[in-house]
Amino acid sequence: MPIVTIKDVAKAANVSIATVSRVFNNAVVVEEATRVRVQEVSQRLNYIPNALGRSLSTRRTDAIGLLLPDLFGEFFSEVLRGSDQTAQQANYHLVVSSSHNDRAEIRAALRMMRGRVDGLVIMSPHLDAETLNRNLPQSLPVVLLNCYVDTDRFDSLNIDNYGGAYAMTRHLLSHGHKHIAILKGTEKNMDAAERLRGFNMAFDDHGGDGGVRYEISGNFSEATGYDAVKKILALTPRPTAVFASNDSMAIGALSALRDSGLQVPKDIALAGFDDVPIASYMTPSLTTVRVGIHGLGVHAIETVLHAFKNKNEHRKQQVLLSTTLSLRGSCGCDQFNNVN
Amino acid sequence: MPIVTIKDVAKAANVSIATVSRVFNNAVVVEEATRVRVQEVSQRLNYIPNALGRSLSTRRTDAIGLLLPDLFGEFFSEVLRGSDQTAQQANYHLVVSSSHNDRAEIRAALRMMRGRVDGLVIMSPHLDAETLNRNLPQSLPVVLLNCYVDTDRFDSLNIDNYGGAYAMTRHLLSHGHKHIAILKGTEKNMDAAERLRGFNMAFDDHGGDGGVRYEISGNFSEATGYDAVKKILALTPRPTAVFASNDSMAIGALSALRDSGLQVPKDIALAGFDDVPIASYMTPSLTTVRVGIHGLGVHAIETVLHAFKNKNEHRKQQVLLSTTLSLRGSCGCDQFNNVN
DNA sequence: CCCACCCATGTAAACGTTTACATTTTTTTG
DNA sequence: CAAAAAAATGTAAACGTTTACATGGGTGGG
Repeated sequence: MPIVTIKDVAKAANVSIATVSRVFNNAVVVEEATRVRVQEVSQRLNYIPNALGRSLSTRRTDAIGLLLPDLFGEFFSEVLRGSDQTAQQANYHLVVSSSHNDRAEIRAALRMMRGRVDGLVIMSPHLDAETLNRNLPQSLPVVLLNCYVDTDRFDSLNIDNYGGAYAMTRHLLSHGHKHIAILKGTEKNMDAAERLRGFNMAFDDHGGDGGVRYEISGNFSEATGYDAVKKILALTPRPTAVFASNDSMAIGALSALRDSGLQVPKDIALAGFDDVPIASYMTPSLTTVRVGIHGLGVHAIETVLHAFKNKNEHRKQQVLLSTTLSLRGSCGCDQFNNVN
Repeated sequence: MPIVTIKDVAKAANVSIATVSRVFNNAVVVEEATRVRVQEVSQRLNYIPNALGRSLSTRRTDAIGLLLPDLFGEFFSEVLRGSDQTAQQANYHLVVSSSHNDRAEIRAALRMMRGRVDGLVIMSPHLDAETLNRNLPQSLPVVLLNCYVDTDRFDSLNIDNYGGAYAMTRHLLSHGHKHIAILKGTEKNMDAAERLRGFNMAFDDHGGDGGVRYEISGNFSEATGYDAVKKILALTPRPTAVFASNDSMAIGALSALRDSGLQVPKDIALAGFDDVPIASYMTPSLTTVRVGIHGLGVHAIETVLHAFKNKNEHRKQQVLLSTTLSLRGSCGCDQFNNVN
């Protein structure tokens, strides 16, 4: 016996499919005797309503799509965790799709979601309003995460990359560091660009003072963080502080510095960005820009859910999430010293 | 204009819906002129075929479900990454659901998947064959990941937890450690139990030699790893090696040991389990039992895909994935010394 | 005892596709 | 050039639900 449908149950229970449906959606009152009979039969036949049929009819899928650029490392896993948790609480589930690096892939992913989800959270560094508009029904609630798409047609949630990088750079300068290297993120990635901009602006505002700034390229991975150290140590004047554009690179750099026999923060200070969960467990603990990653996922899903509930009155918002500094050992701050 | 359907396109292009469908599924040959006309109209109306309608008709969803117990930490994120990558390559996408800690939650998750996915990968430490059979159509390809369900009705993929723990314990003993503490994983978790069993068996086989073994409880999180160190340092005789049942706990322990002013591996050796990507970037680099985590996800999805392709001849297999030792700094091994 | 009403249930259309089969149009062939 | 074969397209059923509306049987009031 292949698949048990509502018809099989109806036949076996001697009722119409409408009644079976009513039992399962306890909407209208069904006579107690009938309800019990239908439930018994369903149990016996092991009937489980088919989600597709239901969705097609109700025009609800109970699913939210999540588009991520990547899944590598703790950052995305935390976003996903926050999202899944929040979605699950509201009885929705997640359709995940990752690694969308060019326009065609994004387009394909967007289309794949069509009809499958009631709402969409999109995190994609390369994305333009045009692609969005072309490939999404305008009725679909969408939340853009760190997307830098210039439009108010969608809800959006952005980390204050610029502000965070600015603050951290200022902090490093306040430690008396003059020569600082920034370890840049993936080329053309907007997060990376904004963090770099914050770094440069802080440096400018501080007014040289004879200090030299360096830009070392990287791609957000531990490996490039590790490799960057070689280049950094060859520089003259040698930077006394390194600001990695994310924690993964900072962790890679930390490892390379140890391998080079240097002590952090004594010989060279180090800071990261994101504040992933393990940052505080590093040796030394990692100073970093705190982004509520988990909260980012939670917030994104909550926004989508809000749009569901308040269909009409939902007003689209562009939110900028501020960051704070998690000052720990790797920049020379005492772990419990939380000065800004 | 809300949603554009195949009917709208058909009307606008002066053809039947069947022809439109044929254009989109380039199955049967459609006359060139017609094809072009339909495509133009679709483009203009911005028509995108609805996945639900299609799925209902074809009985394919192009989706694979992934049930995870949790999403915290790099382990699951790596499984997910491997899965997503493999699924995407085959033009499938993933429906993810996590944190299923009791039978009711698992049941709900399984039912939610019903009709939504063509296959299922389940990773769940608490799971019984009965629950599976009751809540899944027998026709659905299912792969069990680390599930310890005693049945050959499903494909299964298990990490050799026992063997890995045995080997690592032997290794620590071979370093001359007599008193060793194992940091246990979540209670009732089968992975945790198997790792503990391997540890104990290795100890037994080695034959006392006056050594004392300790079992410290934990739950696979960095925090419990950190907290465990207090207890460990209070023991007499004090263990000279700690074997954490996973890398997260090892990382937490490493951090706590540093905070206690102890040097790893000089004062106390440390080993983990899983070999998550950051393990090699820790200070000192973490000795651990290597599990091809990413490969686990890949393999699981490949198995599901194989079942799709070879509907009839697909033979269910129970695979035990062997582990290897990644010997690094934290146990006192030179980083480049890869002896078993 | 009839009618109005209510309640439980059934009927059938709708959701958006695909596809077997039927029909029409075009091409080939003797 | 007619008939047969092939190609292009259309018709309608099917996929598994939900739900507006219709129907029928019972109850209570007059």
